[in-house]
Amino acid sequence: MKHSEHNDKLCPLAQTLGIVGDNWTLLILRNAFLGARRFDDFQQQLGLTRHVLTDRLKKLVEHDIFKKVPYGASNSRFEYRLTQKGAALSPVLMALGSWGNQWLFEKEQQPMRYTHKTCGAELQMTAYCTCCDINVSSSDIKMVTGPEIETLKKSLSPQQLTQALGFMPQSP
Amino acid sequence: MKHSEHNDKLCPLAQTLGIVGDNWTLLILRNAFLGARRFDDFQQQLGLTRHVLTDRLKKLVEHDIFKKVPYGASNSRFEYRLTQKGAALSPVLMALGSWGNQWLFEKEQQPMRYTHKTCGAELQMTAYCTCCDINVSSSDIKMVTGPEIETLKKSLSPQQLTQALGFMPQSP
DNA sequence: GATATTAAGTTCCTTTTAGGAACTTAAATA
DNA sequence: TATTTAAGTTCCTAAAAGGAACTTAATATC
Repeated sequence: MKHSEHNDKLCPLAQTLGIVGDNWTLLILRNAFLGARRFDDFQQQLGLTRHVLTDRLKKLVEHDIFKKVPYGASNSRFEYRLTQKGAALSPVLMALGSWGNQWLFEKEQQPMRYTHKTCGAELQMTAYCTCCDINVSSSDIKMVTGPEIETLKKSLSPQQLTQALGFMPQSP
Repeated sequence: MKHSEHNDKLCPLAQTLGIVGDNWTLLILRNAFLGARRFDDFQQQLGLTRHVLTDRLKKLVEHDIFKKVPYGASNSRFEYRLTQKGAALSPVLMALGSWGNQWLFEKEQQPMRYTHKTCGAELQMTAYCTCCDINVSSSDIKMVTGPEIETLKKSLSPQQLTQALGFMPQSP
């Protein structure tokens, strides 16, 4: 059974992974954030095969993460540009990059860091509560399930629920 | 050419993706955060084939994201528990989940949200500067390259640099 | 104390996806 | 007009994933 056939339509994380949860796709997005726009740019920078790139770009356009914009006086050459929805993925890439910086390299040997333009200090990703205007540590985060999952919880046993969702909505 | 053969040893994001940048791996981590510990738990919850699960767990243990802890009076049954390094991936999963919540569902139809325990409001991922004690918007973030990439910049043309790295370290 | 069941993998086979290189077609450049 | 470039497509091979049955030791049950 492929996971996409699973009933995890109710997990935003799984849904997101269904769109961008792929090595090449995330590297394509990285390069897009760094300025790449054209098919051959992505292909040469990343060294992936052309038909895989075709496939991934198509998928990203279908999901409105890239928009395909013609350039020049042509109708057959295009730039792939991040949409607002695509640009909103930057916290994902930053979280991945920051983790790599912190856990895969020695301090002082980090090859590339995200820093605060003003002071030069390294940034870290954190959860922020707009309501309270504070950053929230993981012990103060609660996962709240919506009405659909609540309904399932009432009608299914814990095991059936897990089977249906592909995950356990709450820690045991 | 497989991307892992690329010389992107100098990109923390690419390095991280080499470890966890895989659909199943990230779903395994999701379920680990929600309490799954044992081989068959992961297998039944996710529905992935057993040898793929074996492979992914092995890789995660090798990279010190899970530790394999025997349980019972046995030396052949194990729990896979997140290490500190593994637990530090939670911003990655939250960033993915938050993006999905915001961009793949209508408000009020989000199946599951990350909320602030105290006030119940939904959280968002943001970059935080420990030095200035403020959250930093993307326009105030600067990517700074370390000494190794700076050396490459001096000895290679932009195109050679891109070939060597697999990406352009700065926007054009 | 024998029997059945569970847990954690392995093995084998088939299907799908990815890698590699050459080919196509139209557009921009020389 | 001839050449190169851009954006794919096509074809073939290699690697990875899906599916199901099999193994081996450890618990649990009778």
